This record gives sequence, C-alpha cells and structure tokens, in this order.
Amino acid sequence: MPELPEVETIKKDLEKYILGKKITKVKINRPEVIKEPEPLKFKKELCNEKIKETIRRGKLLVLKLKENKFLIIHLRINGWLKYGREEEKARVIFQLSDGNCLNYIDSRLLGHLRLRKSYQDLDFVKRLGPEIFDLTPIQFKKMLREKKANVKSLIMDQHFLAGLGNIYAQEALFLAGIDPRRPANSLKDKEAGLLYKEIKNVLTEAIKYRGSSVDAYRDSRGQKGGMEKRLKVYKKNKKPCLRCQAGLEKIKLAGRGTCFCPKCQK
DNA sequence: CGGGGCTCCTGTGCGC
DNA sequence: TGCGCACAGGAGCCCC
Repeated sequence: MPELPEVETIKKDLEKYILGKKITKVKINRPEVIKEPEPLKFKKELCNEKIKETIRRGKLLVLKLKENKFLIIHLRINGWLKYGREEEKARVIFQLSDGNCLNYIDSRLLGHLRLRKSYQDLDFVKRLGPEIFDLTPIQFKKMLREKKANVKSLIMDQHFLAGLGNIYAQEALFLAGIDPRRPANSLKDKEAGLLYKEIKNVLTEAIKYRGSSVDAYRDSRGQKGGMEKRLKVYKKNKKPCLRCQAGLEKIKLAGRGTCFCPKCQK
C-alpha cells in the first residue's frame, strides 16, 4: 500500500500527534509482525520510552526513541497506523502517555516491526537507493544509462531509487509519455530528464493530497487520502487515456500489473 | 545482470 | 447466493 507520499503523510502527522509522548504499554495481538527482538523483549524495551523524532527513508517509517533505540516500521502492502482509541483489529497497540494509542493495523500481516540500536545499519536500509529529491537530473540520467532493465521495474526497485511503488511508477511514466517496457538505457537524454521531473511532480502532488487511498490506506486519523481521484492510469485498464482518448492497456512487468497508454507512451 | 515465478498473508471483486 | 479464482500499494528468494 504505502509508497513514499503515504509514508511521508504518516510521518508528518505522527510528528504532530505523538512527538514527545511516552509509550506506556505495548499490546501484541499478532507476534509474527515483530521481527526483532522477541516479542517479550520488544515490549519491555519500549515501555517508558519517549518518541523523540519521526523519520522517513524511502517507504520506511522510523520512530527515534533514543540515540541508540529506533522503532522501525515497514508497512509493506497493507499496513497503516491509527492514532486515537484502541482498535480491536490492531496487530500491535502502543499505549501512550496522553491516554491515546498508536494502533498498528495490517490485515495481510506482511508488514514488519523492529526495535534496533540503529536503523541505518539494517541491510534493507544499507541497500536502499537514493531518493529522487536528493538527485540532480544529471545524476538520474547517468543512473538510467547504466541499466538495461525495463524502466518501470527499475524505478520501483528500491535498490535503484527509494520510495516509488507500483502506483507512482506507472503514473510518472504516463506523465512523461514513456512506454514502461523500454530498457532504461534506451531513453534519450530529454526523455530521462522528463521522467526525472515527472517522478518529482507526481510525488510532490501526492504528498500535497495526503496520499492515495486505493484500498486500505488511511492516514493516522483514519481519513482517506485525496490523491486516488487524481491518478491517471493506475488500475484504469480499458479506460480512455486522458490525453489522447485511446484505450489504456494492462500488461505485467516483473509480475506487477502495469497500465499505460499504448498510443501516447512511446 | 535481468526477469519470471513463487512466497509470506488476508480481503475483495468478478465471472459462472 | 455461493464458489473459485485472480489480483492487490512490497520485497526477498531461487532459478534459468
């Protein structure tokens, strides 16, 4: 579910709601979402810790508790966090010193929670690519020239670029008018520059509209995002292209559904 | 290196 | 209405 804009929305909201508050108790309804340390230790080590900072890196959300204590949350496809009263369906519940709870909700149980001394030394984090906002167009163009994988799978590969997922990769390629199947190194300089710009544009717009609630995703108050209404190709197979009216097509790339306009994405 | 297929899970929506 | 299947915002793994 959550890609960079959704995680960024959660991060900024949590900054508002839970910063400076203390975790008073942890309830674990489904221990399998806790990847480290074991659930009992996880609980014990979190009690009485204050939330000092909220951090986003790619699609990863990190709550800093101490210089050497970080709660690392990967929401994967279906996870989200709800601040407020205790939720029955929550997999893990963090009770806070203000009387409210931070509920970790994840129907598919694919998300991961970790408590570690550092998050930068996590393998997944070490291997993450840069964020588009930290790249210059020149750098991005060079990265594309070095890869021959299809451009869509590449830009949603977290080792290559951190933050894009299956929604915004498709959207950015549509906006840039580029066929998702093109080998990355076949893009002309101008096309690569346009793609760079449109990735930034679509992520910025999605952050502004508080993310896309295509399915389960809600913000930390349980509200839907506003970006799903603005998506142009994602899950719009057979609908008319907003630019040229041709029928949008759906294909699979690296096992992931991919919608695009066969006429205006070249 | 690249891509396909499978896996971890549950939920939904579709066709018959 | 009920059933079975495909598919779903992520990402790791194995295999070719």
